[in-house]
Amino acid sequence: MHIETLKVFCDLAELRSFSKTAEKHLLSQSAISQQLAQLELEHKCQLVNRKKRPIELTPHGHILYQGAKEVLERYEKLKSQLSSARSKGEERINVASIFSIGMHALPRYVKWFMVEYPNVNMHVEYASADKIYEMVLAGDVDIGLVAVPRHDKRLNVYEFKDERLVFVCNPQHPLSHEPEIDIHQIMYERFIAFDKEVPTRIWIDQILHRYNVDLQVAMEFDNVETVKRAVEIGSGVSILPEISLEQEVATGTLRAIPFSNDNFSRPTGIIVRADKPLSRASKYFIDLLTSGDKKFV
Amino acid sequence: MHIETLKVFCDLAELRSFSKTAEKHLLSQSAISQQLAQLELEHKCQLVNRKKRPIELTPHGHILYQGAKEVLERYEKLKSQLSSARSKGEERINVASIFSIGMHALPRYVKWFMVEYPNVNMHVEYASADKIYEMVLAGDVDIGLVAVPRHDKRLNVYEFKDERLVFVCNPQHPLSHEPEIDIHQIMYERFIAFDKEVPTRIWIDQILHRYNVDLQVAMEFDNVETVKRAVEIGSGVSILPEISLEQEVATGTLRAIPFSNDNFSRPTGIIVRADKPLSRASKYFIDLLTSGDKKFV
DNA sequence: ATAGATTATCAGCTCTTCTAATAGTTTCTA
DNA sequence: TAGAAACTATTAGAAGAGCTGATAATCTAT
Repeated sequence: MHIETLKVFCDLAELRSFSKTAEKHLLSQSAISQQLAQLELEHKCQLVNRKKRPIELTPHGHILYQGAKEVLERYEKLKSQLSSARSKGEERINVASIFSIGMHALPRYVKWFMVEYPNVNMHVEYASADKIYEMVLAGDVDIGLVAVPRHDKRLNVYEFKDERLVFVCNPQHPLSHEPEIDIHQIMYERFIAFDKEVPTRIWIDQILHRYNVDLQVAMEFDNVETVKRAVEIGSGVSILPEISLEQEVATGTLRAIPFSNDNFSRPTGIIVRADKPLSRASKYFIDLLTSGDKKFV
Repeated sequence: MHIETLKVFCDLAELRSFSKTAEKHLLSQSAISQQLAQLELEHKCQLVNRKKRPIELTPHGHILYQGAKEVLERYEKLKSQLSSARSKGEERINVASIFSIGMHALPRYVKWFMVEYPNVNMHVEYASADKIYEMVLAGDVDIGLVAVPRHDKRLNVYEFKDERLVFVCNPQHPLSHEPEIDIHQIMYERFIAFDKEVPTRIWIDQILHRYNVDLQVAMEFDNVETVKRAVEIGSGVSILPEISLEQEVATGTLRAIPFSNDNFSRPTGIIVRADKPLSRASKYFIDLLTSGDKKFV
């Protein structure tokens, strides 16, 4: 299937004429007719009603028309991205982050950076920690952001901000009005945890073990957002990075309560491939991330 | 350019091997190599670094990879839409609306309808009044929504809800705390109007003329949203449908004040092509729109 | 019903893209 | 640091997709 065929179909839909479309594309009328026939064969349905003049799209034709327009739009964008990248020697930073960092701690840095370096193109994608290590090692992204970074001789790891861990429950929960929580209190609660492979889960388990807290895991999920939803609907309580709770605490759907025992936190890290030279833009971005909040003040 | 070539490129990027990609696509390794060469020729840049094993994408390659994934995603969606439309004889309603109706009055009807008729597919697009008449006449959409509908023997026009017109200004404006406004008061204000061809502009001009109000047009825009932004930043005042101001009034960025002279409003209409038989779903939807709010109560 | 305009179909040609064989790289191992 | 192993590039020739131009079929309007 040629992408150009989609363009031909769109023009046909707009011009309502095979011959005019042929003219526009510098092709014979016959070619247009055959392209359409092939499209109809491929999708096994009639796309235009030839019993009318000027021709008219069938309902199926309209679906294809709308869809084709969107596909083409994205394709054009891609082409122009590539050509501008080629000509302007545009710089680009590809970042892969775990959900919780990418959605909460990261955006302010990205925003600040884009204002400072407007001709650098930023690309952020979200993935699980495992995937992120893979992507960084494969060179698919320049920078990875993970919690509890593991060390690997093929990687350079820089410290990013520690994130405070707090107790979280919904406003109907009996503990929701406590000013602070002793970590032992959660022993009697239904606990919503991360999946066992998630680094933050392992980290929290170590803390709990240190305090001899043996809890009942009621559910396990692979990302913060789902844990929050479970806590919101009252399925249990959890321990999460405070920063990931900002919105829910502000709107009152969740309560975040600090621990009295200690200021628990999870470390987060910036990982890059050791043998891959960093672009200038990536270096600046890492500088920004590691400089903490100094630049914002 | 074959769409399949993009798929090949994505697989190549993921599998990092020409031969494995060839195997997956039931092609020879040579074919893959040639396809890539052609892609690189087309975009005039290197996409893959072959000096490494396994191969690695260049920065340009990454851009293409990301873009190609999105294009393919949209294309797959299109194919599945078409095939499900074909098999399930799925019904679909295409609606074209002017901005102000489509963004404010329409959504609640659409939502209600989608709950009642979940297997009907709704498609709403926004356009200028002129375009909407064109699209309805050409059969590109089933239903058009416009303000101050004009009559045409090729069209059937049904009445939709009248929309109350109110005076609008920003909160710093001297008139912003008046409980009501006499239409003559706006004579001394900088007025933000719709473009001269916009039906609502013509309608409002008639009202003003009836009251012998001769105003100073400071700016003209083709849609409500832009007019609102201009009023917000204090460029002047305007007359707009009350329903289009709900959000701004709620957040306090604009003030909407009724007129003391009369309850001005603009009529809105549902237009369909007279000679095109309406699908069952379209009939139901028009019933819903014309039944007013009865169904919601 | 017929003229005029438009689309479908067909045969033949052209250009594209495939395979298969082979040459050229890169990586890994001893 | 050779040399083997695994991979990718290149080339020629075969197969196939897609185009043109002529002509048949269809639709619209007078």
